[in-house]
Amino acid sequence: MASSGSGGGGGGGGRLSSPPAAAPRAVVDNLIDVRARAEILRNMLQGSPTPPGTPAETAPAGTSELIDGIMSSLSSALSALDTPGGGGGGQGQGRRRRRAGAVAGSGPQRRNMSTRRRSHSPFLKTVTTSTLDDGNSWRKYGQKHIQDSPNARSYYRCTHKPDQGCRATRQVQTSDDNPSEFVISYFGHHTCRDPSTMPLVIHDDTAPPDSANLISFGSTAAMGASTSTHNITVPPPHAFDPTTMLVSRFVYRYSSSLPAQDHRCGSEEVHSSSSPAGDLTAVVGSAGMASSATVGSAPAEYMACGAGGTGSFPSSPSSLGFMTGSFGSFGNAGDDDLFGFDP
DNA sequence: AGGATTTGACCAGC
DNA sequence: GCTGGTCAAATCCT
Repeated sequence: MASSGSGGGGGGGGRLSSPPAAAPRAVVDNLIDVRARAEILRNMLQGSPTPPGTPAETAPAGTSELIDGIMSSLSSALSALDTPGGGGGGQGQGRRRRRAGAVAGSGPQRRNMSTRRRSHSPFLKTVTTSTLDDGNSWRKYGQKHIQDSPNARSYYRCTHKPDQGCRATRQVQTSDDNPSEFVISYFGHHTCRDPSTMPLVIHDDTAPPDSANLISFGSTAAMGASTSTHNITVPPPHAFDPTTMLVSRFVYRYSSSLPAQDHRCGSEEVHSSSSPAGDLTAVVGSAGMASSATVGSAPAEYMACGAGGTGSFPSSPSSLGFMTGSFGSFGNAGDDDLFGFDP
């Protein structure tokens, strides 16, 4: 329903004429780093000297396509950042509307200066995705035509800002290369707790302290070697495929390596998704197909706080863009490198 | 009717 | 002064 501004059709698109002030160099650097690491990953999965008798580590079918997709998206993102011009798909407003008199006649209404701020929430990340639905509830509050850009930039804030004071915002523009995709810049952390996406809380007395941020999807049957010592779970066998395993490993890596102090989701509870296995399959399965990639500095952190400031996964399959967007989080070797990517 | 979106105006930062 | 981010009334949609 009104789950999000994006859900309601959202606004038009636009093109990222210039990344947020703090982002450009970091974004490019991260993209390059992510691409390099993806290359390494491909080598690991395909050409690595996997000892015979270890089928669990054999590159599953489709892995190549998955990684190629990641590489392609990264390249596209890089080129998009490099090219100031470009022809985004300029789509106008669907509705026609005319503003009556508004404040024009009644004089300017003074706004609360304290609520105006230029230096809003810190930049978190930029995601290229094919869907506007990232699992969070957004409300569009503005649209601006940006200079040098034929299209407008849409501004969204968390739906829970009024009631919970959540300060997360995002800016949406259509991708430079792919009009069907969106470049979403996220700002600020979600401090809200959306009841509709409130995760389950799992108590695991045996889990070590640093694994307090794990994600469970259901049965523990199929994770194989990668989860033998961790409490991450995956969909039932019928919903399992190699791609699922691959991405699940990423998610697991990310989760288990997240510094607890970086979680601002209200607690360090262990969360599990209430999404059915089918949803996960949709999310994961699309990860390799949708040309989405994350660039930026702190996607994992954002993702962990994604829906309602929790560690839950988006319940909607259409959230795949966000999921894949989080992929890039292992690219930053700096302070935000939350993907300890060791074989 | 209520909520979401649109859109011109306001305002801060550069 | 220009540009971009936000506000809030008007408007639209469900």
